[in-house]
Amino acid sequence: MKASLPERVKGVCCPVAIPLPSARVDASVEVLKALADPTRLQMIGVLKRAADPVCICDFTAAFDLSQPTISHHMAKLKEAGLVEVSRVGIWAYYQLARHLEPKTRALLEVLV
Amino acid sequence: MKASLPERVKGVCCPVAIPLPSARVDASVEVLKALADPTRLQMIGVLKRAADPVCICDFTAAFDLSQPTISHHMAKLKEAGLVEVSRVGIWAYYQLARHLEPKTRALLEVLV
DNA sequence: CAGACGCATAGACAACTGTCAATGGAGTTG
DNA sequence: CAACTCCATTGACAGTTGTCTATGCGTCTG
Repeated sequence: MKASLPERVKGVCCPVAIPLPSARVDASVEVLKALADPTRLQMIGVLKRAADPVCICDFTAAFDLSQPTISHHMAKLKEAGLVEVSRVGIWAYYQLARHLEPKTRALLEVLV
Repeated sequence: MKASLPERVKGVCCPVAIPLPSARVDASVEVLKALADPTRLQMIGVLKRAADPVCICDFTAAFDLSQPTISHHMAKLKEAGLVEVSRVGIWAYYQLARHLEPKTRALLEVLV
């Protein structure tokens, strides 16, 4: 059951545990926070599967939420660098960012 | 620059966009929320690299945070099913959960 | 130009989150 | 048994987040 637990003598607590570089962690956390919402994760899933950019009005129709809320969620994804927007007339079309870091792309590959 | 945008006639907005199964999304979101914090992501990084279970007091020493806060973060990770605890005397040793879903394991592989 | 339409922004509010100090509980040691 | 150690839980509080309604801005059309 239990793997080999390190020896530890009372009062000798605690040896060190080295954290990771905080810059990388902060960057990852920003992406994770953007994805850690059902609506936004769904949005990313749709965009990942879509062959062409998707009009944001399609999301407004699909997710039982108000139009400003949908806009707010998409803005979060854009702010995190996950999606890009292209305007055509009065419409706004969103797609996955094309310059995604390989690690971020791998993340989406696993998630959605 | 712009990929081929779908034809759209005014007033015909909006065609459908099919979301993913919500059960899977909710499960993913739970894990993502657990990871979307610098301290917790660092913890996972340490545990992933550790050969043996790590005493939680080591985290208390490493992350300039109070002991209850460290305990709280670890509890979140445990609640999300990402880590397991084994008690030895008065000490609590944490390790990555050994029954992690392949997708979750792949997620950690990319992240930390 | 005037109205309609699509989208974003602003403001408000409840719910959730990260943090700490204080306390409690289980195990160890003298 | 009594004191001590390590860890978890509780309660409190500020900051963040998700949601809505209301408003504003740019574009198209009659």
